[in-house]
Amino acid sequence: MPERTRIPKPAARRLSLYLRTVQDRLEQEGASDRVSSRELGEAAGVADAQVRKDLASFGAGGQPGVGYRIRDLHEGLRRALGLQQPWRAILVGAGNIGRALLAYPRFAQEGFEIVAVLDRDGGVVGRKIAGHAVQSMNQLSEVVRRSGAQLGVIAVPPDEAQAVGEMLVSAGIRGILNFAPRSLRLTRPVPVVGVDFTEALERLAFEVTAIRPASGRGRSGG
Amino acid sequence: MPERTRIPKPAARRLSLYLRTVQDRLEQEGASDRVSSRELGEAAGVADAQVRKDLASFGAGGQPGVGYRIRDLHEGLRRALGLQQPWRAILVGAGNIGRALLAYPRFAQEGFEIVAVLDRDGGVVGRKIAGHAVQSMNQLSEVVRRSGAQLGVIAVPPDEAQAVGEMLVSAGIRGILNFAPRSLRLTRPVPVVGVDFTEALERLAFEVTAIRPASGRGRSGG
DNA sequence: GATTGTGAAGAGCTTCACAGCT
DNA sequence: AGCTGTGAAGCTCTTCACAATC
Repeated sequence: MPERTRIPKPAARRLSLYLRTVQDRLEQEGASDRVSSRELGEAAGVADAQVRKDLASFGAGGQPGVGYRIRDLHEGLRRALGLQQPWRAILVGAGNIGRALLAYPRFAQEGFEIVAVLDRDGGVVGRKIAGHAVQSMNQLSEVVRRSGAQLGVIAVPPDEAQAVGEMLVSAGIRGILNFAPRSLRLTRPVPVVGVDFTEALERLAFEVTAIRPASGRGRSGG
Repeated sequence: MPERTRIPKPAARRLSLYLRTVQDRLEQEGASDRVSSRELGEAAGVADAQVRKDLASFGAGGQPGVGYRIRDLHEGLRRALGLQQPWRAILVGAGNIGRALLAYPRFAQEGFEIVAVLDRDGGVVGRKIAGHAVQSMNQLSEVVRRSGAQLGVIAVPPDEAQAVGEMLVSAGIRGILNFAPRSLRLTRPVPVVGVDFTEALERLAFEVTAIRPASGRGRSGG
């Protein structure tokens, strides 16, 4: 694999989609060990040429007339996405969203481990949730240091998100998954990926309201 | 307000961010009733010229030397995003994610109402969750018809997402919010917005792994 | 015959920069 | 002086189309 040139951000987002298809195929017993750019594109709602460009962007190569080898693609995609290493994350916020995340089985499957749970609320601290004893916020930097967590997950109310973000950054966290509907302004900038339910619903309302361009092609992004 | 020209999709996503700022300002008592494109841009992590283009795209206008009127912006943004009407949604899947969504207060605040909860699991059907009696899947189209719901929320395991998506579409649903990590392939294409925790984590892993371009400017998208 | 890899063309979005308004 | 509105330039990503490969 001739090594990455440069992966455009929109391409990187699509790699996740390809990885889903590749993983499914890897688990299917009787399936072919090859997959074509057209197949990958159909599953992801993307043109085949786009798929080939995306795969080429991190050095994956296929065989003309045959397709891409599933096993190679799987490894290549995981490397390109930074999943070749396991990731440790601490979760801040043991409310509804936090609990749903703790119960979400796919995180572990993809190599993400939630190593600690913290909350500001004294009523929750000390209680066990999904096997994790909830810890107090003033232990944050110690927990990060001891666990070696690289990522932080913010699942607190909007008002507290900014403060938690700062605490995570000063504790040495290198990336943040933010479930609060707030943009974080961090002194030392680290990657922040937001998951905002409200924004998603607004996007949906926008698209449903917008005059559909009657394109015919059944795009239905996931 | 001279009416919308055309709102680019990336712009539409940013409108949600501006709306957050505008709502915050609307609730603050002592705050000015104007806001500048620079302020909006800083809160959203976007250049000021970009903000002005975005706002112009749906016909919002400001006063040179002064800024935009908060109240007007608020109304304009909500209209542009399709939030001037209330939306009714049915939720399919009463698992962890479904329950977290039911408890999420912001939906109602933004004008989204979950009018019904359905689940395939007989063990849950009939139970009450957050005031909603969980209904059986074979009542789906009747529930949609009777409630007049326009949106569907998929919060079921990945394997079932495709089938649920089809059921929603044939029941006449006009848009889908999909929490399952699957792209839906629908016979009659309706807008689908995906909220995929795994994809978000992968994006984060990608960005943390990628050689940071040392840009200096503290972008930290939310 | 099927499928990849890719230069070139095309489309769309972002940034610049400045005239014009308050 | 401060801020908007916007044409023009610049940039990035996407689509096209086809030679090369299996």
